[in-house]
Amino acid sequence: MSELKQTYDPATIEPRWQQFWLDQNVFHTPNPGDADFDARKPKFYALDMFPYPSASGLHVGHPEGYTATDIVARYKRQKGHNVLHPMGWDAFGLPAEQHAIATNTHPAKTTAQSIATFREQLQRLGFSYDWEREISTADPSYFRWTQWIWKQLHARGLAYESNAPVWWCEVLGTVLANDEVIDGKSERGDHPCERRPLRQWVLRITEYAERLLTELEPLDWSDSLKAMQREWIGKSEGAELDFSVHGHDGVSVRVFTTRPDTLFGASFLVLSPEHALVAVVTSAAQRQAVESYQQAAASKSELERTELAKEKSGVWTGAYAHNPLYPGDDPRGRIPIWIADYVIVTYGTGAIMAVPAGDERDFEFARKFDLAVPGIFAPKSSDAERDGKIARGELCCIDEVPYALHCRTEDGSLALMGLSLAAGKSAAIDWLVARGFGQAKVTFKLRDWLFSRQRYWGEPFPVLHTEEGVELVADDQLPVLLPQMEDFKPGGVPESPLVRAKNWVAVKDRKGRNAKREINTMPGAAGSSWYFLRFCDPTNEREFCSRSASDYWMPVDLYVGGTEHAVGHLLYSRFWTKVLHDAGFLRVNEPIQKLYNQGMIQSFAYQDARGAIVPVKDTKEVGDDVVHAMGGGKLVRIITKMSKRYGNVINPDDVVREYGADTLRLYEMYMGPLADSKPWNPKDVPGVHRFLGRVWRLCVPDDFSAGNLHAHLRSDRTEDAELEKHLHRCIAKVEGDIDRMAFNTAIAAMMIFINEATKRNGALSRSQLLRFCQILSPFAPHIGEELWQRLGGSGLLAYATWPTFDAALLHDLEVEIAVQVLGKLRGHAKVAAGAGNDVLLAAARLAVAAQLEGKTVVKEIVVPGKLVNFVVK
RNA sequence: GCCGGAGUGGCGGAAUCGGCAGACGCACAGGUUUCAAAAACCUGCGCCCGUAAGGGCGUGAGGGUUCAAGUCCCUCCUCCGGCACCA
Repeated sequence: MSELKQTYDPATIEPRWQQFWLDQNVFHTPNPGDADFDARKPKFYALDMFPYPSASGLHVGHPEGYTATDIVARYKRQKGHNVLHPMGWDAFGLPAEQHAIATNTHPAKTTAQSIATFREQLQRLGFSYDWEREISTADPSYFRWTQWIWKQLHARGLAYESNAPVWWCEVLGTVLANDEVIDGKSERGDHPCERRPLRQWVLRITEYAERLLTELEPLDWSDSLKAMQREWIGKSEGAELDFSVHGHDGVSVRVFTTRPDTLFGASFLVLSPEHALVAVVTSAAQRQAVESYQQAAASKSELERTELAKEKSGVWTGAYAHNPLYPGDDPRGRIPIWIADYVIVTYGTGAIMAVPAGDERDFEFARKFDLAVPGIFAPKSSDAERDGKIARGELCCIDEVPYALHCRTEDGSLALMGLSLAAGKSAAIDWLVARGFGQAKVTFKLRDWLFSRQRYWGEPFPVLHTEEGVELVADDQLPVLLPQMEDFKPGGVPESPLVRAKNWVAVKDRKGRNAKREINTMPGAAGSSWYFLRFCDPTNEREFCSRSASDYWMPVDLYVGGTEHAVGHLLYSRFWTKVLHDAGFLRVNEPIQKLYNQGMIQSFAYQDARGAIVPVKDTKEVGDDVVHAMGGGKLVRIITKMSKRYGNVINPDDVVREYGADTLRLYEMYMGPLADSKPWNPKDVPGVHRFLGRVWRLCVPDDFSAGNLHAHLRSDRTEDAELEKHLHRCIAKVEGDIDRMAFNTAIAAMMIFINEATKRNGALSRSQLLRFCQILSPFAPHIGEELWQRLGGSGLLAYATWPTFDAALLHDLEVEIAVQVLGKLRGHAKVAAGAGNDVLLAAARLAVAAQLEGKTVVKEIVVPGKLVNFVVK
């Protein structure tokens, strides 16, 4: 590092250190068994949700989470951990392919370009990744193992072919998984989707539903994210029971209910229009009405069925079922069977017993079609009118125990009166089981994972289809590579473009018979469901990851990313990890110990009087106001997401060019709590840059030259005691704040220290500056390393041991306490730290003597070291 | 509708366990330096009354608990995220 510049110039120091870190492999992490591995150190695995390398390059949202994990990774390294901090690319998938089609270039090529751009942009931000562990999910040496893992799933009966209706998106030309379809539209692109039956590969994630639910609980994830997964898995406990159908011997309708205790109030049954028994039970007189309703329901798109759900609709089948509470011929048990599209065929049994007195949907339906609403609860409230309505079945109420008097069978074998909700449910289930009418049943909302796509840019399945059925490609034949194709556009029919690669599709199997390759490819989430494992052992050619590597590194200690992957990626990753664990390939059962969701970085936008968004380039500042540049009224500033349309997108490259990477990192961490969404304010960026400038000048004075490098620094012997105290407090604060992911307040603490040091104008010692550089460097590594070197720190700062603090220096010898009278602050008093209550009280009385004058103190509250409060009369 | 999170100066935010609300940064104002400007540095900066000393008010709204509430409890409003006819 030859030329020593005087002023803080990130443009020269940052690229130099980045190059050095890369050239010297500074952040390479050895694995257990490697020559330079130190088994005495504890491990730490800090992982980012790896990016989807899009053609538009890095967004300011990316470095937010990446900086957070980098701070922790660098901190842990200085604290003596073996740190695994890798980066890679989620490279297969729809957007890459769409971009390739749009630019008429092969996706392999566009993806490689995007990766190169991303890598370069990330390296300009000084992240301490072990680049030797870089992986790409589209790399054959990677997806070979994705295919291999899929074979493990298949071998365990967890991958199967299905012809059930699936979400098909015409515009995207592929089927989509449940989590990729929102309100009947594709998550990506917002295109309409429809249900249609297609042969697809499906993964039996439902087999793991219970474990995915219970094993979620101990994880260190946010409550909201756990709640999202819980709701997605959607466990309901209740019962299945059978209602025999009048006039159809041996035919019964099985329903699922979470409230078997409300059987006393079941006044009709509802089947979904698609239910198989509809055709069986419908009477001749009702057949026409039923069939036209079925047709109407079928022609409604999923969108219409959910969006137009306001008004209930349905048709009576003409049939009656029998409520099992009553003897077989008792007319009181006779209830009509209806069909209605508010009952979903894919959930439960596709049929319900309707209890209008206890379920608002059933109540609404009963009202609309004038069906009976037998009251079953005896509510107790101050509102007599409401109670009366509920008792008479004129109002629906949920969860309202106690049960009404008539909630008992005539022979007394089931009597709910006086029971709690839980006891009522289990009594009802016991009763049903004893008579063979039903049994306890657990139902999940979670569906099996639709695992194939009709697109080119994804992992091929290691599957051949022969006349005798499915045959898997042998392990030693993996990976199955994609064929080179000029035209890889989707075909417009629900069939993969791979069907056109005729030479690729037609193969001979092991025994020399004619076979066809599977033409579907795997979904984007395939490669990302296990990449955290590959990072542990990225170049292994014999296994997806050695046991020794995964045993050592897994689970991930800190995983940072956005909430958008709450039910997709994070659920799939947990599923695959559990399967690999069950198959004996992994010790861990859960991949991610601690998950932290970063907020979104938003931006300012401007609205005119009509509420229309005005692009930022069309605005100008006039005094304190922002107005339309082309003449026009005052604009209102709002906070919204960054968007090309609003012209408010911040490009990280521009920020690095103007202020440097350290400033970008520091600003993104200083904006506010990592988990919060917060707006980018260009005016705030110079603030953190100024702070770095002050740090620089404290180390490198204006009159700096090689000869007087340390002349301005105090020798360590005559260190300023006050500053030393401030430094110890700063170290303690930064440590604690990194531990709780509160990077904004850690930076504020460092600013306070630098302000103190600046005020004392050069009273810092070299040792103090070196220690300060150490705590700064996880946040701003380039300036940290540069100053460390210039100050003559030994070795690389990146691996220098984190400075210690002396707990005795964290507290002053003399403290100022607050003195209150009747809870209002009236004065302050200085006392020795640790002074007894009598000393505090004496000092406090003195401080507020005027306010106590003529009053009687009835109570004295003393909070040692902080506060005294006098309660007076 | 249900679940989760939030609401604090002109702005972003701080207050980690019920104990001095507004740390730190931005913006703004005044000053030092300068031929000048930039940069840098210093000072001030919640609102109201007051020259000041001082006083009153103040953390979305209303109520409550407490010597003491941004923090705990109840009711409500607004915003953000998720789920949504799942029986």
